[in-house]
Amino acid sequence: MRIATWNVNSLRSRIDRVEALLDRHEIDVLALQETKAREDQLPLMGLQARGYDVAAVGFNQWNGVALISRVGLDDVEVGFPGMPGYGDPVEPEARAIGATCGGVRIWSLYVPNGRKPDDPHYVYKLDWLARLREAASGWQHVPTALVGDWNICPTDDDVFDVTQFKTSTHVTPAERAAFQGFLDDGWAEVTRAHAPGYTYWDYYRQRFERDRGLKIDFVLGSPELAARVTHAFIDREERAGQGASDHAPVVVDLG
DNA sequence: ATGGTAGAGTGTCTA
Repeated sequence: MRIATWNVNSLRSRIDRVEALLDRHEIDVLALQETKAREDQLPLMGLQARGYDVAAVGFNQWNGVALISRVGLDDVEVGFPGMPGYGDPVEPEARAIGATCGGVRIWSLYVPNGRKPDDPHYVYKLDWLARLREAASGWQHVPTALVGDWNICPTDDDVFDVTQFKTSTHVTPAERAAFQGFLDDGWAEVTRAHAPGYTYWDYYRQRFERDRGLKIDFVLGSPELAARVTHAFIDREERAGQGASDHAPVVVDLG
């Protein structure tokens, strides 16, 4: 089974690219972030014609997550237990959607950005991660993947220039500790060993052309799922040229 | 410190 995660930065503006990606790599399950659309706004015809089911949630123009699967899409759950509303303009429930696809529990996650370390949104980010960790600690009895845009660079090598991030989110000790907490609980990041390199490049300043990016899109597997991973790759070609998302898709093969 | 680009949708906000 082949699963993938992609921060698509608007599903409606890139539906043709999504369909081409599914076809090009024969993806069974695709997790999307930043869909920026409500479920009733999604263009589904091309996906359904290809045999895919879709589950999505999104409340406004900045947010939203989705799962697209051709191997089943059961027990769909939006958000996770213990995640209440915040003063965030973005509804937290639009940041996580889970389903069972082909016997694997998959969560499409869009971790809050944090904006600035002194912004209330940064506190919200850390709290959101703590609540996810607590909920996810009870999910490892079935093969489970926590996939998506984590908005954290776990190591200095995951940033093109850490000196430019002295006052920025994504690299703070608290964020890295939050990420490490999942690993301490037994989750394994399964893409890095097969697919080094960045997954996100800012639209500004020709960052992609100069390969000045961040590695922030990850797949964390439960022990049983991690043991099944045979390969992973980053589809950098998808990031090239006009009309690309600022993130590249990350693809993982399960045996 | 600021600004640069892109997508939501017409005002800025978010990333």
